[in-house]
Amino acid sequence: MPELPEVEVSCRGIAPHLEGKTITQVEVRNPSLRWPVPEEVQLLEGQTVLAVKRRAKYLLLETKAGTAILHLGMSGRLRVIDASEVAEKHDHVQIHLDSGKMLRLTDPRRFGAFLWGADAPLSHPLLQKLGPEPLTEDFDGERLYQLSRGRRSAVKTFIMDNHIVVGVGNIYANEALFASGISPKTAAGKISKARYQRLTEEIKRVLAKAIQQGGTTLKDFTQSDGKPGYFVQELQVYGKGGEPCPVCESPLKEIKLGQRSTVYCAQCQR
DNA sequence: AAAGACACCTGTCCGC
DNA sequence: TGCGGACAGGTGTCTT
Repeated sequence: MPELPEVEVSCRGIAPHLEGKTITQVEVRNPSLRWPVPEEVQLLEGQTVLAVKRRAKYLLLETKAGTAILHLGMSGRLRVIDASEVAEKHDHVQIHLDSGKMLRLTDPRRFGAFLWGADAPLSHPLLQKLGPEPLTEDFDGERLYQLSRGRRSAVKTFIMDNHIVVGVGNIYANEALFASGISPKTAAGKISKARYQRLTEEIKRVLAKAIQQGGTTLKDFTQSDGKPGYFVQELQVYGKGGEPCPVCESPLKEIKLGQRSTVYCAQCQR
């Protein structure tokens, strides 16, 4: 489900329901997520949520006692719902609030995480080595150009590397490369600075547009109010292997790069 | 250091 | 209708 836009949409959706509210109960129905949910998350009980933030694809629920660090993995979803709603099989964690609502984490595949950061959450081992946020000035064409010198891996794999830039997942990597006219197979180290500047612009444009559209709903992603994301209507290539290129109408190719499905136009992307 | 494979887990879809 | 296999939005970890 979630790439950066979907996480950002979730963050914006849940924040108004959480900030300033006090947590009355932390209900861990199944602690077997990607890592076991630590006991410390019980420290949330009685705490007031000071802020809800996002770093890369992690969501941070900040309180005076510490910060809950959430990741949605491949199939995670967050909803703010009435506390009386009956939990089902994949509803693993529920954070009850003094407003009578609760935050529910649903995650069928359990690749998601619910962790704890006692002090500065950004110093958590999982967050420490992350690259810059794509929608800030810290991410620019110069950075991609410099870090890519000497790299032989495919440019698509390169921009999906969290050490280089965070938040570019499989959907938006495919889309940004198509928009930039760059073949996903090209060695990262062989791309010019000018083309990296273009790629940077397209990554920012695609991500910002997707956030504006409420994310991309492929199967089960919904915004925190249950509505789907509408960026799916904007997809140019992702999931469209074999279909005509929206620009030149030659059939889109679908290959594997780094075990991820990769769609591109051999005519438009060089 | 960098590149690539693999692991985690469940649900869904497709072909036979 | 049932069954096996491939595949899915991520990413830490291990092996070359």
